[in-house]
Parts: sequence; C-alpha cells; structure tokens
Amino acid sequence: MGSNFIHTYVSVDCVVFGYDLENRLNVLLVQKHETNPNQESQIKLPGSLIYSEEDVDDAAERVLHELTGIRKMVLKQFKCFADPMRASSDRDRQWMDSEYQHDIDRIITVAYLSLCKIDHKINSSKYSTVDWYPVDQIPELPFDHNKIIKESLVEIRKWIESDFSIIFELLPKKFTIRQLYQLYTALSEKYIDIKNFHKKISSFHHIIPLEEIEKNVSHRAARYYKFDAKVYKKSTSKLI
Amino acid sequence: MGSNFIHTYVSVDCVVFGYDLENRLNVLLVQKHETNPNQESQIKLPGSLIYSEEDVDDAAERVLHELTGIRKMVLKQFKCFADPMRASSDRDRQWMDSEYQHDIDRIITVAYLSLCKIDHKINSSKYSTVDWYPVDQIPELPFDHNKIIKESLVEIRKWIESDFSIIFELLPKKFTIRQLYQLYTALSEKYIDIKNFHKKISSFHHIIPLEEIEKNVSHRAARYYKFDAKVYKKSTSKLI
DNA sequence: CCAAAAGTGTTAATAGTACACCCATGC
DNA sequence: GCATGGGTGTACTATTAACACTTTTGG
Repeated sequence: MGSNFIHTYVSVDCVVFGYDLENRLNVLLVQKHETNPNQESQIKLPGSLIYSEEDVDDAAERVLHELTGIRKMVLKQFKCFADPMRASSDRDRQWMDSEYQHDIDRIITVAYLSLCKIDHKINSSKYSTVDWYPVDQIPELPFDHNKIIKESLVEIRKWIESDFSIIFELLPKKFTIRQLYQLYTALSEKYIDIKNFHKKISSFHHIIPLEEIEKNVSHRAARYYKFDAKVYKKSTSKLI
Repeated sequence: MGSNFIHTYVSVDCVVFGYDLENRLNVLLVQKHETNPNQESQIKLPGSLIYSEEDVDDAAERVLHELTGIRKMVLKQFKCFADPMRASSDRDRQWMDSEYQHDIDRIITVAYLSLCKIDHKINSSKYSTVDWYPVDQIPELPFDHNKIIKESLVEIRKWIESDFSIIFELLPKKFTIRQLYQLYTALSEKYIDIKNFHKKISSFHHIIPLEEIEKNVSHRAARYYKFDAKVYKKSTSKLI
C-alpha cells in the first residue's frame, strides 16, 4: 500500500503587499539570478521549497528575509494550494526540471500574506530583480500564482477587518488622515464619510497628531499622525 | 542541489464539531479497523494522506465522507501544520511505519474544520469506532492532534463571527431561541442579554417560528424555530 | 402559590450618519 | 476670488443595553 499516496515537495510562496502614493495596492514580484544560463528568467511570486528540518512558518520568514533584507515582517499563513494541475503547463514543468535538476511530480504550496511600507529599502540577497506591481497590472505568472494573488486580496480585506492596526504596516511612519482614509476605503467594502472618519480617528489615543504638517499643497495643509502600537495594545477600544 | 529540500507526504486532518444537549462542544475522534493485528489501536483525529491526483480540499471531503457517510458537509481549510517535530515520538513513528509499511521521514498535514448536527447518524465506511468527545475531555492524542484541536477552537469562533449562519449546522433542524442563545454565547466572547437576543432573533425573517413548542418542561414551553437559508441569502441584514 | 423560563414593552445611552460651516493654501 | 481639501460642530437616526412586566407550565 501507499503507492497511491503522494510523496511531494512542499513550498511556500509569499504575497507581499505595499501601498503606493497613487493610492494603489502593489505586490512584490521577483526574477531570479540565473544559475543555469539556459533557464528562462521569469517573473513570479517569491517562494522556496522548504528544507527538511524546517517548519513552513520558518520557511516563509526565510523567504521574506532573502527577499527584502528585513527581519520581523508581519506574516500570515492563509491557504495551502494543492491542485494537482497547478504546475501542469510545459513551461512550469521545464522550470521545475531546470531549477531542481531532477524529476518533480508535484509541488504543493503554502501561501503567506505579508505587508511592507512601499518606501522601505528592498535589499534582496537572492533575487536579481524585485519590483512592485500594482494589483491591476500583474502580468501572467507561472503556476497558479495569479490565482494566489487573487485570493490574497480577499484575505487582506478580512485581515484588516479583524485587526485594523495592521493597516499601519502599509502606511509610512507619519501619514495624514486622508492617506489612512483612502487606504481604509480601498480595503474595506463599506463607505464611510471622510469627515466622520476624521472625527473618529482623532478620538483614538493611539493615533497621535504630530507637529509636522504637509508642505506645498494647493489647499490647507494636513497634519501628520503616527500610530502608537503600545497605546493601542493597552486600549480595549473596538477599532472602526 | 535539492537534497536539502524535503520530499514529504501530505495529509489532511479534520476537526468535526458537534454541539450536545448539555451545552458542550464535542469533537469526533476515531479508531481504525486494524489490518495489522500487531498495530495498537489509537484514538485520533480522522485524516488521510492525499492521493497523487487529489487536491487537499477533495481529500478532506473524502475523509469526511468515509467518516460519517454524509455528503456535502460544511468544510473550511484552516491551517497547514508542518512542525518538523510533529511526528517525532516513538509511538508516532511506529504507527507511521505500521500504517504505511515503509519509511516516512515526515508528514505535513493540512487541517480542516467541519460542523455536524450531533444527532445525525454516523455511518463510517473506514473507522471501527467513531465517537463524540466534549472538548474539555479530549484524551492525549498522537502527533500534534491536541494542538490542532486547540487551534480549531479559535478558528470556529472566528468563523461564526464572520458568518453567523453556519451556527445552524450545529443545531437540530428545530431549536429553541435559548438553545441558539447558549450556543452563541458559548462560541462568542461577548455577553448579550437573553431578552434582547430574543427580540433580535424574532426580528429576523430567516429564523422562522414553528407551531410546535416544547413539552414536559417545568416552565412556560418555548417555541421551536427553524433556519431558512434561502431567505437568509436574499436578505442583506447584518447578523448579530 | 412558587420557581423558572418565555416572551413583550419601555426607556436611556451610545454609536453612526448627514451635512453645514469655517479655515488655510496655491493658482 | 475660487477650487480643494482640512478640520469642527450640530442635529438626527439607528442600534444596543438595561430592566420591568406579563405569560405559561410543573410541582
């Protein structure tokens, strides 16, 4: 018995979101340093097979570190993708053969979600090219990576709904209430009046007004605010 | 290269919840028909390795059907468990050797959550023994099954928070408002006054009063209600 | 009659919504 | 001055919370 059971490789793939100045969600996609010159360079999600003594969470952390140079990024496992046909195209099969140099019948992947301030310096030790792509301009990707990104969008909305404070991982350290508002409305289905949003935000003790205000804007300059995670953790206030 | 990467087996495990008359959450645990008489029979979560042409979702559906005889149970993938030490005890290793008759270095499992009316007939084609265990009386289980159950409790709470209607999968077809109330308060952190709960529930068009009422109770008999999924889907009402 | 829970009604507090109005800045 | 957005105030509405009161049933 057992021959029907699958002996497979397991990978992790990370969907890292950033939020740009044009009010769009972006995803980090990579191209590898090519060790094999015959291998076609391909844009894809950052990921890796897991090592034999490695947990999937650790593998995802490793991938993120190799990708950005940053330690301690927020991270959330969201789904295992295991469709037997997920790597069935000729191109995907060729890529696997050349990447791992022996026959792989099937790879199952565990997808992770992560968030990154888009102005943070990216310092990859593994990838030659790492770029932000707006979610509505993602090219065709190998395997089921397009599907993974699609489902990750649903997931990030749920995440923000259940823990509003992670939204600040996407914003610069200092931000205006309008920036927070636009990100929030982009990620949440429900409409909220910006004036009421303003009032609500300023009632929170963990969103702290700074002295600094905007410059060179053709309207009244907005104040910058910062998020204080310590005060937030102490407060029991339901957020938005 | 590639030798550091793990070539592993992948399984699914299902945590099936039921809700008993004593107001407790229960979990379905199983013992196998023993093909190998030397093998020790062990109480554990229902699960299976996945087949080579099978998606994990399909494997979980198969496990549930082999477990209960029921088709179309609600089902939710919630986490991949891949700690390298999850099957490191001697007993677990022996079980794997005897169950699969060849060396398995590691198994990664994808855990699923499911719900079942506790009075539903269980008709297992695979397991000799299938029993409900109250969640506070779960014995010591092999692998990381105790951990999986622990995390599934957090998950079922989130699930009900995000989609209240799945609570009716746990209740009998006809139920009193008190039953619904007790299940809801058992699963949700927040306290709610039972009288206000009553009022709220009776304002919903998808929770329909029946003619039938309780019998032989030493107080005013409560009316039975039923849940109408069709009306619920049409309504846009936010639930609780 | 009493205890226990069903079920309804009343009211106060809180939170959410709509929008008016003034402020500051660049062009 | 005007367009644009910042920021505050006010009034209205809906939801939630607290709890009194009546009803029904078994013992």
